[in-house]
Amino acid sequence: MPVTLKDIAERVGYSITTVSRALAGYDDVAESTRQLILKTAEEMGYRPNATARRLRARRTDTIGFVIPTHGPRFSDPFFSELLAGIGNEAARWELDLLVSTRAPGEEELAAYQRMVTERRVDGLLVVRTRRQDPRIAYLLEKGFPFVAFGRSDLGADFPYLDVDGRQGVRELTEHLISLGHRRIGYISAPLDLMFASHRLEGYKDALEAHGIPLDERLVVIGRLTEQSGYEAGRALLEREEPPTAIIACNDLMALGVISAAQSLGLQVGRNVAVAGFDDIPLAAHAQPPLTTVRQPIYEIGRRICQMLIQLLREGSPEEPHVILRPRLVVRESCGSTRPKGGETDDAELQTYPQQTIRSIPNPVVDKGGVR
Amino acid sequence: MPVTLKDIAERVGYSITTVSRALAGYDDVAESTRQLILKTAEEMGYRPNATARRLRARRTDTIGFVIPTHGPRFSDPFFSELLAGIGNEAARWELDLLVSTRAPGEEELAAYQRMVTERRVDGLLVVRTRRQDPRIAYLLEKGFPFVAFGRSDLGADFPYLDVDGRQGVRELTEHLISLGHRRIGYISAPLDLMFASHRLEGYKDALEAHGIPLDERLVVIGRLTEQSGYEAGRALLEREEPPTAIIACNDLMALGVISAAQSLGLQVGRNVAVAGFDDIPLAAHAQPPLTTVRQPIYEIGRRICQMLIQLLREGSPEEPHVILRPRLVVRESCGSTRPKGGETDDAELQTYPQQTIRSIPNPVVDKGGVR
DNA sequence: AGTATAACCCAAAACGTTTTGGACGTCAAG
DNA sequence: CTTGACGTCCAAAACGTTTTGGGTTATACT
Repeated sequence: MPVTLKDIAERVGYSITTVSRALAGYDDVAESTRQLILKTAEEMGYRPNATARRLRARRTDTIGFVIPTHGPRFSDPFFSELLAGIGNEAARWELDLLVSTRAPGEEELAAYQRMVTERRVDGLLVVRTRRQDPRIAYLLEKGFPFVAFGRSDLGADFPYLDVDGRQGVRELTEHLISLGHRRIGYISAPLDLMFASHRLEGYKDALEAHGIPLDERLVVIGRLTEQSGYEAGRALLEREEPPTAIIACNDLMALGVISAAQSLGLQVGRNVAVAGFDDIPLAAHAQPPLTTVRQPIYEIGRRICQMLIQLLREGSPEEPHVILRPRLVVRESCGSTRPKGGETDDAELQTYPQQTIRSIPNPVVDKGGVR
Repeated sequence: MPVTLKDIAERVGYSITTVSRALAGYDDVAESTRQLILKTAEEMGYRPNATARRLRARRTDTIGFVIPTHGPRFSDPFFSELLAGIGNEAARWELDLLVSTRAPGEEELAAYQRMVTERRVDGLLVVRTRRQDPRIAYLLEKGFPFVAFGRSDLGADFPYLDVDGRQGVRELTEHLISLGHRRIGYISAPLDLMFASHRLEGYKDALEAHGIPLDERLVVIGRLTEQSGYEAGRALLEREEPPTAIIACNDLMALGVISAAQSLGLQVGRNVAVAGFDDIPLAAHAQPPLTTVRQPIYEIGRRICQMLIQLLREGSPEEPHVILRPRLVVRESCGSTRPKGGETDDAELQTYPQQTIRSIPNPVVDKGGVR
């Protein structure tokens, strides 16, 4: 039987109002009374009922996050890290985080609708935006607060943070070209994913800038999993004229490509170059270490969460449209001649100094009450 | 401005009570009235307010899950898959899932306390149990419903599901011994983790059964990350008398060991055997594919969630103590001579039919008679 | 003495729902 | 004509909190 304001009120002989106001730190309560109430509340182990508060405040102090999966499962380290970033930022502001995992489709949209219409959350985080993204269209139509990781082609305005994947892949591709590669395979993700088409553009940009004609047989579409990268990698490498380098549009697939190459007896970094995108922790420890394009995933999680909080608290994020520039990370998988075992391999300890991260005023100010 | 029962009541000219009861399907509402109300509610886009419902029902229809991390981040695919299992099962029952990520310690316990005392959730899932686990002690003391993944040494009874890690590692170790290995390195996790000490026992069991004396210099403790496995692997392999095989108590560290071995110019599967535990999706696609002990992570997530739901709905899970027997999965990393590229590599499609699920003798048998 | 001011306190309403315990009318049976 | 049963409906309470708009008392000032 949890303790309520009423219980305290009865015990101390004051009204519920007074107890509530004493606990909340209002100054229209005598100091002696407040002390008594504080002490009694402490003794009785009072903790306010979150649900009642929410009903009264017409706020849930909860944000929602639907993790996109392929099939029922997910084990993409990318989302793990994103989730950690979001979760820790939410915790800093004493917000709850409601999480679902759904494969794109009807059920996914239904999950959004449930959160919105039944007012389970105050705002939503939308990740992995898609062409004509129905989630975004829905939220815009409802006027429901959200922040997206990724842009859209809906032609509507909404707050987002994105990474310039086009630029990132362009740099990566140019790096490979500068190493002498001309036949560069590219493993994309389904093109209804915004980031997939952005990154593919970057690949095309680089080829064009260097006068290399696009060979469509070198471009295949994967499902973003390692398994899928493995299959796509084998398919590319078993062609009559195989590519000398392969770019996968995420690290997980790139790891699959490494695996595929090795299963064919190729030496990655010597016989074939492989590169990815994301810089998940596994990338640095792959054998050989994976050349990739780093996006600061954990920080991205924090920042989109921050933006959503600003949107919720102040009506709009300080900066509603943020594009981060990713950074090329050259490692051995594309045959670079960097010294091995260098200290920069220590990805876990790296921060992103080039990243400008604005701090937000101040998260939770404890007034000293029970609240 | 969301639609409430009151809005509908005003529109149709009936009371709030009648609207509520019509919507809820009670039979004390005239059929014609019900139709009108149903139609109007539909038109107006009525959806019940979850918070109000919860307050009234004194239930949150939400379960909580605190993901343990090391440091602020986490990217252990193990938890991703577990989360997916939990999340999908929760969704099936229309339950919300409240997620936090916390490193073990004070803040972690505070997260539990917050969920419990402020009644944010109806029940909790506790994973990666520890010696004298303070979370479990706390929940038991409060009498708060929870289900654990992993046993405890608190000497108290509570519902849990666990995998027999001792048996799993024992089989794994015996497999290596049968291949002729005598100097087998072992990378454990911190021993306050219950699963870590269980698995270590399995290792010792196997050595003892085969008359191999335990060499303590071959046992090191890692932090469960790939980075940590890499470091521990190097440390072991750079000894004067290096082990000929290394077992890591989870796959992520085993991947690090593979990386370490290769960085020293060793060929994994030929010069040194490496094995892990978990069978995360990456294990099958490592190069060489990783010998490991499979636990059906996704299913475990579903099941502990199921157990919690039973506990919440019926007072106790059907089977409050479940121990799953894991299965040895032999792949090339320990030098097996299995044909390569076999179809069984397709881990994503596999189910676990061979899983025998023993329940532990049940002291109290509910006869389910008349009361 | 009367009145303004400050200090302290509280009843009631509100958030949106579900449930309790009836009320009212009609109709059939006695 | 009375009684009981049935079919419909609803006022009010309850969940636990916060806020509004006061009220009461003592003190200080004219």
